[in-house]
Amino acid sequence: MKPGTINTQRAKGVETRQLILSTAMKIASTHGIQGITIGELAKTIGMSKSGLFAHFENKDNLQLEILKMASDHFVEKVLKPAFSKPKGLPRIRSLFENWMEYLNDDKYLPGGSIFIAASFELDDRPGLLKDFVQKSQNDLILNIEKSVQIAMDCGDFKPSTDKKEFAWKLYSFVLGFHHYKRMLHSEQAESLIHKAFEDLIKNNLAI
Amino acid sequence: MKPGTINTQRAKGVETRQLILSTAMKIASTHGIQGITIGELAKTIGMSKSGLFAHFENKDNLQLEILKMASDHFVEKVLKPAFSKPKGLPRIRSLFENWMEYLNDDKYLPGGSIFIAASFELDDRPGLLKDFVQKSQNDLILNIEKSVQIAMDCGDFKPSTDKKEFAWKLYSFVLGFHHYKRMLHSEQAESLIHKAFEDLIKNNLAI
DNA sequence: GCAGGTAACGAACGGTCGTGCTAATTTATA
DNA sequence: TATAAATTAGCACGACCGTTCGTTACCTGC
Repeated sequence: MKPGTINTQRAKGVETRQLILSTAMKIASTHGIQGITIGELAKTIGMSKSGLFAHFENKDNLQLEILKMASDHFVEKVLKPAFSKPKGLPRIRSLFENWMEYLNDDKYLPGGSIFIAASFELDDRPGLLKDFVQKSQNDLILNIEKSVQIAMDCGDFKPSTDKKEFAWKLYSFVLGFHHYKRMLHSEQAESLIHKAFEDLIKNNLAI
Repeated sequence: MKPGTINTQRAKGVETRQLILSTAMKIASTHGIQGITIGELAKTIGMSKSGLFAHFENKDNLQLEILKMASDHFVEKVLKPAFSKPKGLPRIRSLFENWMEYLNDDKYLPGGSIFIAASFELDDRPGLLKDFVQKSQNDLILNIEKSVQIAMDCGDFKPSTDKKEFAWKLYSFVLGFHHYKRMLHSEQAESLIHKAFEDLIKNNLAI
């Protein structure tokens, strides 16, 4: 095949692969990364175990790809739109709002954030999966810290703002929100985190 | 057998049962509640699968008993000592300090709090296990809110304190601490939560 | 010493797991 | 339309899952 030609034959495989991964993502959202089985996944999609399995070297690889897709999804829905906003407070507000939308998107993540679940699933299970989740989370936190630094530099936040503290608190609030909403089915989860976020902003505003 | 006599035969069973549960608790701490298997548990303890299994009706029951033991352990180590302290601020401080000690006790919980892990494991898995975890967590939160109310009543906390907000923030911080420590292996986890706790107290102190 | 009860064992069950191997089928290109 | 490649299915494997069963060793009370 000439370079540049669209290989529609190969495209079919990519399509199926994509279907497998996005379906797996939803299952992982409710059952956890460790909770997906190839048999169940195949049944859900409507193809044979072996046919599905042929798309991946092994299960670890499948799980890793699911996490990668989930990571890309998060970057696309939360980080990218935020970093397209004006620097400073607007960007941080956008980050938070996108994050909340992402967490409330039951269509893509019927069982809540894969990464939050995976974090608590894998925290004592060394391996490639944990390494990837750890790296992703670290990147996210660094991105938060970076945007806080920018907000300080441009004068939105006061110079005494502690960016690490800010990022950690924001992250903690997200975990608290997730927990109250998903586990305790509390109706106050949403209002609690919104108030906490506004307080956090207010306490770090310049002047 | 006369009452009062020690039936060493029956006592053996209780002893083994206890050994099974406490071992299972440690495994559950690292592998999750869903991650324990009877075979592995039996191998760890050094007895046969069937011999071990005879102590429980089924696996669900075993898991439930593990959670119950973990819950009792938490009450004993965190709540009880706190509620023996003078009401108001000292009690809340004690609650926090005990909680931190509990979370840092790698001997009993080598993989971190069973309940935190179980929460994220079970949040989309209806059943007896989830019901139990949900109830335990709700009780804990109610206990926190209650002690905040007491602190308001006795004049330690200002009247405008929002006990639900206080409890949620404290809980969120604990989740954030757990996450930073267990998943990200951050060395700042401890200092971040201590500072956040002190700020939380300061913001709610009377006058 | 015998009977009854408790505790633990080994073997086996049906089921599902991940994972190979090979054959059939679909698909794109020449 | 023939061909070659890509994709899927079928089947079987060894391992392990939770669970059941029959049996054995032991302790205790009569």
